[in-house]
Amino acid sequence: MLLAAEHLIVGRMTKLTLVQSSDVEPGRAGVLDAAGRLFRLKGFATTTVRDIAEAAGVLPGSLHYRFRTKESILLALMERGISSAEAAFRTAVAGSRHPIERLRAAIRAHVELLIGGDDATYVLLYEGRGLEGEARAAMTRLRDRYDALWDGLLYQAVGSGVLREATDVKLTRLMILGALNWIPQWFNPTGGKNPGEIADVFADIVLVGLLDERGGP
Amino acid sequence: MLLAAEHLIVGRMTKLTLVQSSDVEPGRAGVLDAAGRLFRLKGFATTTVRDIAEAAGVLPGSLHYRFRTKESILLALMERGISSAEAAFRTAVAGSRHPIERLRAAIRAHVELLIGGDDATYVLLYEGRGLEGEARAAMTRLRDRYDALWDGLLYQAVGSGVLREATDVKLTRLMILGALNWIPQWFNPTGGKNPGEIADVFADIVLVGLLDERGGP
DNA sequence: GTCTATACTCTGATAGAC
DNA sequence: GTCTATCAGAGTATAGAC
Repeated sequence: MLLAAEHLIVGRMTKLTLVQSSDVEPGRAGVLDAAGRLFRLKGFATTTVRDIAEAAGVLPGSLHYRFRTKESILLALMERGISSAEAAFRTAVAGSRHPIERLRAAIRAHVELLIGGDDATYVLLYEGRGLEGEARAAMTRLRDRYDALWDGLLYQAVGSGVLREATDVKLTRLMILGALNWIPQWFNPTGGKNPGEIADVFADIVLVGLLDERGGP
Repeated sequence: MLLAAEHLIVGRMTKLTLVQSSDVEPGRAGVLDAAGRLFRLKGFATTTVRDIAEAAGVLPGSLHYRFRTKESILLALMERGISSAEAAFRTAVAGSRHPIERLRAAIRAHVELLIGGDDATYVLLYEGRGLEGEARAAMTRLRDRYDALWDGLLYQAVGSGVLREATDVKLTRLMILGALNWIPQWFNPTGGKNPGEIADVFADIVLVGLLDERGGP
């Protein structure tokens, strides 16, 4: 009996998880889908576990079998969010070897992921306050890893002479991602440009600048 | 008695308020200060009226005398936030007549307001979900008015030939303000650049662009 | 105007039958 | 694994004394 339990634990550890979690059983996908939708719509704090259970088609008691706490649902969702973001980034930059094209593709991928219904990535960005202590630190590490991908891309562009040598990579990344991460706050699917067009305009501004002529102020 | 009550109401209506509110008596400043601090720190949803009362040095029952509901505290705080933002913008752009200098000054003012401890403006940006129905519509109108100031500034810059004629003013404003509004998410007062320096770097990027040479892709 | 005391609701989490 | 039933605590808002 003890052996069986240990075997189970070993089985857990060998699973591909981004951070350690006590909830790694299957059958969680539906719960996370529902939680992601609700957290995005109403926020983590105002969403109740009863809401999640109802949206997932189970009763609160059953939900607790999968996730010990509401916070653990949020963390699991964020793990999923960072996986999606990293995958989207890698796919996007794999399409070209030219730094500028890679940058444009990464920007487009980020926007499309954020707008195109990936609730997990949205939640990762906007509901960090819902976590405390170690869970929060784990979330920060997840974000840092994604940031590092961007920094690598920018360093490559600077190193190859495509971007100005004086470019502050960290601030540049913070500016670009800030502009992108804010898009969900104002994006309206029924009017105006689609995510890809917005991404292209933003990329143009940040690459070429707004000034009409060189030698500005 | 009825006359006295009516007089009081008229007195309320004549006060300068940005949106109509049923809580316009004096003595609210301390409560709003406390609420702003807490809403910024923990978020609207997780802050309780007991928290606010304690931080303001009154008891929950007294607080309810000033503000009928928790939501009305949030709305009043947002009115204050937009007032600060508009005032900071107008002061900043009044310092010069050159569109680019005005734009730089507005960017700097926005960042400094957001970082420099104006909790009300932060709350205005980040806690919009706390409002529903008419209160939410009122908040949106407040934000639109601030956005219009920026659009005016950008149109002036385009019209005077300083910015490219093809500039999409609305998207440009959304990009700039998005990048700025995200700063509180990562800003660390103990390390790196101060708000003014960050603002200048961001302004450089958006005006001049990142590319090392013209004629890029 | 501010206080004490409390009504009423909803919350996250649990226990234990099936 | 999923259910029913429920606990203990926290939430907003209120009533009424002072």
